[in-house]
Amino acid sequence: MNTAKKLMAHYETMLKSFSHQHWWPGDTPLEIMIGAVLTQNTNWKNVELAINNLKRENLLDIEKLVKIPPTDLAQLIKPAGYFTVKTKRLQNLIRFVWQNYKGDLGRFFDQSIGSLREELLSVSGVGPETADDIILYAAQKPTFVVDAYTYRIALRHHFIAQEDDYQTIKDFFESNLPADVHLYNEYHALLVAAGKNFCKRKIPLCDQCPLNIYDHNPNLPEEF
DNA sequence: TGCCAGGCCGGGT
DNA sequence: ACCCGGCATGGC
Repeated sequence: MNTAKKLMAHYETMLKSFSHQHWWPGDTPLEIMIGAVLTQNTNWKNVELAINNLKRENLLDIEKLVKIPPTDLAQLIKPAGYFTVKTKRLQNLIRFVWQNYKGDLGRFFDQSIGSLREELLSVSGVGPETADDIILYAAQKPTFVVDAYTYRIALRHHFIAQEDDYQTIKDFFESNLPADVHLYNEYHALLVAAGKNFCKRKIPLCDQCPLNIYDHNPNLPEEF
């Protein structure tokens, strides 16, 4: 079986097991963009608490977020952790859209994936995963998101090598899958679902999984 | 109760 | 070019 078919089989296996994930958990492009920053190295439950605070204060608004004093914003997003740096990162990103696109997210997103990604990455606090989250889930353009779960699971399947970097892993998926927003959306969401259930660090062997979707690699460090 | 969570930056080698 | 400390809350 060639690699492309293996990937689709892997996708179908996860889809059958976990069903549709309905990602991203957020109602508007702005909310999704904010969630992408807040969830950096942080449990999504904590992000929800922070976003609920912003909603309660009617702060899911670019102009308001540009103008709010950083210390006030920091208090509201506190539950998401790293609240000082995340306040800066959020306002860097929001300010970018405000200054370059007059706060019009639709116009910001109305450009090629390549140039959108470049602009996102130029913002301090937006790295490759956050940029791809925003492009895929907020702008709804086909870019494959790589995260810690993607890495662990892809490694177990020997799809990638341990030393592979973000771009290499992203390229692997994109060159073996059709560039389809729905597919990329669902695939990444399913990887997270699978990872949360079966690839927590303290579970060394994924052949303990109810799902027969992971190979056991004896050379893999136990913590993965 | 300690360990972990859907990263990223900046300073040091 | 890598390597690593720092950032911080809430849930299990």
